[in-house]
Parts: sequence; structure tokens; C-alpha cells
Amino acid sequence: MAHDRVAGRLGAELTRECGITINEFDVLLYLRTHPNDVVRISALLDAVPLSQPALSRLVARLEARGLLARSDVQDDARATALCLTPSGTALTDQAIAIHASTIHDALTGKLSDQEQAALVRLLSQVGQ
Amino acid sequence: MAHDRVAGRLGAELTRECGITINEFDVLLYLRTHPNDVVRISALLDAVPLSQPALSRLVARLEARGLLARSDVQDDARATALCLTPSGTALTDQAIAIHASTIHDALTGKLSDQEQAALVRLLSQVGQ
DNA sequence: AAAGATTGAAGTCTCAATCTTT
DNA sequence: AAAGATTGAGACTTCAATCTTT
Repeated sequence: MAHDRVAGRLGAELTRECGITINEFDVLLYLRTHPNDVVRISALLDAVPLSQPALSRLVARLEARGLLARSDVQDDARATALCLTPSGTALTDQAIAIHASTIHDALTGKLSDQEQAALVRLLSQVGQ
Repeated sequence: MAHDRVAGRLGAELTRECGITINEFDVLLYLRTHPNDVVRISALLDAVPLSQPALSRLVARLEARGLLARSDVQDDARATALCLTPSGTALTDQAIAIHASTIHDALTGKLSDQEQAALVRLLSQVGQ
């Protein structure tokens, strides 16, 4: 396949195993790791590489599938708060496991443990 | 911006400066670096992370913009050969320069020369 | 007027089906 | 039947415009 860019492979694996795209995963992961925050769509803009309209529609799709729920925000009638439903939490945990093992499979056999650590360190430096 | 994943930034820069997407750049780059080959759409499948239908349409768009030309392949009436036009070559060279400087800007100041070399080596190992 | 979010129009992608040539 | 390529239908994205609330 030509889709063997790393990001492409991660996305394909998630779609096949969990029925979600990489962007949907990013949103679910953000909610999973901020369970006690009031999460607005605008907060997701900093965590997911999408435009506001795309995020709005993505959230609507996840809500329609019963993976997340919306509620009103105290003191600001413009905004909406998002949180995972129980089935959304379960699916996210499953996706996290798949994601981790896909990354592991992609690196194991190609890089030693030391090389993997070095790669992670360099990439996180670039990402700052 | 949330679009600061490296790939996203490269694509945004190319679109802004040259009016081409990252996938279009991949196709142009392939043709630029294989000037004497008979390049079919199916050959591009190994170089660009797209499906055959998407490549077919991408090639049609580039042809409509006058950046590449099609011709018949000797001894096989099913296939089409692709090559850059002069203006396609010029645009590609410009895009290559922009692409290189974008990558350079993204890395300079975050990694030393030695670290950059190490990163390239590790990534190319993963990509095999 | 600005912030938060949604809707409309246009573009590109994938999958499945189709067409032509081998 | 397989190889090379295109067409049709549906999905998701972007930009621009819009709506509501502050």
C-alpha cells in the first residue's frame, strides 16, 4: 500500500478496528483526559487540527452515535460543554490500546529501544 | 493554530505560496525526479498516499492547469504516460525550494545540526 | 463589536462499479 | 480474467457567511 505514512497507518487501523477517524480519536482522547473540565468546541481547536466548522460537525456526528453528550455552560449561554458517555469512554479506551499497539508494531523491529527513545525525544523537541 | 503538525504546516505553506496541495506536490516531485521514465498513474500509487481514483482526478486537475501532459504508451493502449510541462517544471522547482525552507525553518532553533541528522536517520529507518 | 457555534457552497477523498485493452 | 484508468455516490474538509449571546 502507498498509505504507509505513519499517520495514515494509524488512522486506517483506528477506522478498521473502532470505526472512528484519527480526528475523532483526537477529540475522544481529549475528553477522556480532561474528564472534569468544562470542554467547549473552541477548546478542542487547540488539540485537534481542524477548523471550527469541521469540529462542530464532528461533534455532531459523535453525539449522533451516542459517544458524547452536550450540556449547557453555566453563566454563558453561547457555549456548549462536552463530555463522553459511558460507551464513548469504553470505545476511547479500546482505541487508545489499539493506537498504542499500532505504534509499537510500527517501531519494533526497525528501531532499538534506545533509538525509539531518541526519536520520541527529538520529535517532542520539534513539536514545541 | 492547531494546524502546527509538521505535515499540516508543509501543506499550508505550499498551498499559500504555490497554489498546490501536498498530494499534488508529491506527484509533481515524482515527475520532476523521473524525467526520463514512462510514468503511469499506477506508478504514482507507490509514491503518493492516494487511491487510484483520487490520483486519476488529481492528474486531470494538473493537466487542466497546464502543469503536466499526457501521452500514449507504446505497446499498451490501456496506459497513459505523464510528464511535466515547462511551466509545471518551473512551479515544481519553486515548490521544492519553499518546501525545503519550510522544513528548515521548522527545525532550526529547535534541533542542532547533529540532532537534525539523527532525526532524519531514525525516520528513514522507520519508513522502510 | 467580539465570542461561541452552526450552516451553505465548493473541493478532494474513499469505496464500489464500470469501461477499455491485454 | 487481469491490468490500467475513469466515473458515480457518499463522506469530510475548508472558507465564507450567518446566528445567538455577551
